[in-house]
Amino acid sequence: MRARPIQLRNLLKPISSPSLNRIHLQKPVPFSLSSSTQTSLNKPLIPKPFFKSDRYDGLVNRLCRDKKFKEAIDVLCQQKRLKEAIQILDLLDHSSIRPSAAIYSTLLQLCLQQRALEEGKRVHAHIKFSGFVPGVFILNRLLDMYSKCESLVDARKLFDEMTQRDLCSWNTMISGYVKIGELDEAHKLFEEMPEKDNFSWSTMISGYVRRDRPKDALELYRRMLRDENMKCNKFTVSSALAASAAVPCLQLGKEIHGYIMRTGLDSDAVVWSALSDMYGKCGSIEEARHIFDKMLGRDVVSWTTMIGRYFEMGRREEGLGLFSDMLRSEIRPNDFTLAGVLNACSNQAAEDLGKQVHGYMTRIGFDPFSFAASTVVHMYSKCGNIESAKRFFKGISQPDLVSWTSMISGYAQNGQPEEALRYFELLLKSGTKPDHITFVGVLSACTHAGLVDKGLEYFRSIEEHGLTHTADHYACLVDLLGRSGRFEEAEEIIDKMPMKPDKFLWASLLGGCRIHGNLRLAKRAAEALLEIEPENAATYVTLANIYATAGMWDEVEKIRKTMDERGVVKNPGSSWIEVKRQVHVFLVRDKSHPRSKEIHDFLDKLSMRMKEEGYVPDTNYVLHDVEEEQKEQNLSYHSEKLAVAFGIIATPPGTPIKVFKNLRTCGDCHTAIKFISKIVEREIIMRDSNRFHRFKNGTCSCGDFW
DNA sequence: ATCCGCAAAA
Repeated sequence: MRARPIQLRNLLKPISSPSLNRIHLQKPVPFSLSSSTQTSLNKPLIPKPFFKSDRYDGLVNRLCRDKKFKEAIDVLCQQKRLKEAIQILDLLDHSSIRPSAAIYSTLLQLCLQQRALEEGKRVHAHIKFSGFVPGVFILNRLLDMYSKCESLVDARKLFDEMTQRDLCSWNTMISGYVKIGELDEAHKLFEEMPEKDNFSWSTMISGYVRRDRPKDALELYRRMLRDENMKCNKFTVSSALAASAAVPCLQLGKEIHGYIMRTGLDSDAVVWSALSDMYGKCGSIEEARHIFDKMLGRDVVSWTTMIGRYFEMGRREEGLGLFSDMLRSEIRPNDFTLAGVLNACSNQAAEDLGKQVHGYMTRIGFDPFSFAASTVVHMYSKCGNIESAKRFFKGISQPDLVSWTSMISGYAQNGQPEEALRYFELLLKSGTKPDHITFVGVLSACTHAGLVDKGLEYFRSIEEHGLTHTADHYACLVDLLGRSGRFEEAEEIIDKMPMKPDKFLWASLLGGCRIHGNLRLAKRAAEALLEIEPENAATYVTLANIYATAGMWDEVEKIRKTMDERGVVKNPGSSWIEVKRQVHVFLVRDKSHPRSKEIHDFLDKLSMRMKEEGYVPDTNYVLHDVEEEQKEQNLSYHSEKLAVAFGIIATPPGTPIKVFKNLRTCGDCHTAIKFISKIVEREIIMRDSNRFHRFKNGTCSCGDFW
């Protein structure tokens, strides 16, 4: 930056004119020049940003001397040297040359490009005082400059002052409002404007889409169709597709698809990607893929979108397949792509694969300041490898909030709540501002550690950090109190909290009631929960388990009947384990695995050893009315046990085993795996839908506090 | 001018 004044000096030096001295005074040279020779003056302190700009300086000097100010400004603007270009206006003032629309237009265009509001205002002021009467073209440029700089108040002032406005003025004004999200103001103008073109319509439509008002967008699109003067172009069609994708409305999307084919608008890459995305968002992933395959000019974003779509639907194999296709194509994945793949690894707990992606990122040299770094932290911590997460985290020079939060909640879930809280303190020291999700991690750490009072303190401190309590925070608080049996306080909070308790809160409370056998409150929580989501089988099952533990079998039976009547289907529990980069999935009583016989034989043997060690099956966890002796058998074939057993026989002795379950683990399995970890002398890590359990030598990191 | 992509918890 320090090179600038020198350039200016060089540029102006050969000209002798009274106005030049003025500029010299305005721009003092920031270091001593007394001993410098002419040659050293010509050498810039830092490399000049533009090729051969020395020659251009000479050129500009000559142009100014010849009073060819317009040309001088053009040269400077081409080099994006806005500040110097504006200085030329001063030279102009002191000459007999009158400013022209062309000069202002060039300058404004550069201001607009660089979002330079201050400079733009200077040009505007110059126009006002130079006596130049701007035409609608220049005024539109000014409008555009203000609206691109998001200075809508200035834009509107100008707009209202304009004696004549053309279509472009209206459109510029509208798109300015749309850009800053003032859709209602934009819409007001939209209704007022004398005539609308494709731009007006598509700006409004896509504005509504982007601000999450897809219904308004569609309504507008329908209105546009009724307007006989309007013929859709690729812009309106694209925004209409985005609208039907956002609603989502497959039927309308298909209509637009048909329209596109009929009118030959299908030659545009953007239209194609909007089309593919519309099908993807409307759930027709096959159709989306079909269009993707036929699409010309697929870019990183289209690849990333398509890959992410598969992951969204849980179709991991296809997503990864497409990712490897991408690696073989000429398009390179970027941070978004990698983040998407890593995120899929996190959710599926595919650590080996995640490691590979991490390795790939290291090889191509990813930007350590990018959000992609945070997804690596998240991946390791979600895969239960908090050590790797920490190692990677420590290698980031300036971790972002997401990385911090991933570490905090990672520790909280992995049975090291003290470490989580330590990281929170470190975060505060680092000067990063926590957000509401960080506090969810902190509060859940307190919950896992049983630090009720400390949790209450953190809860109170949330507002001191300039944040407001969210429903999530209240859910954490109730979880905290409920798990340690402080139900009175929990209920008081529920009755007093400023928003309606959500399903997470009631589910937490129900969990607390299960631990402490609080039947009355369990009933209240379950009722509230069933009102919110009557189809969730987990609620029925938990409530039934609470009654079963209390020996109230009539109630259990009643719940079972209600479930049948309402047609509630239990979400099938499944567990999986990654062995040699292959994922093996197990369901209850699953016999489909190729090594099923071995697994079951092994479990039988294990079962005997466990009983010798003092394990007693807890049949309360069996909801359905099977015969007593059969219950025990059902238990031993729960998916998590199958996956653990397979892990043991498929890996060398001593290898830690990592199993993942889509639901919460059942209490009996939890006890059983504690025994297994001791018998086979393995560390067993299980991630259920709630947290991690690390079993080692007969105990679990959750301290049975789940 | 228009389209599409990431992230922390429960």
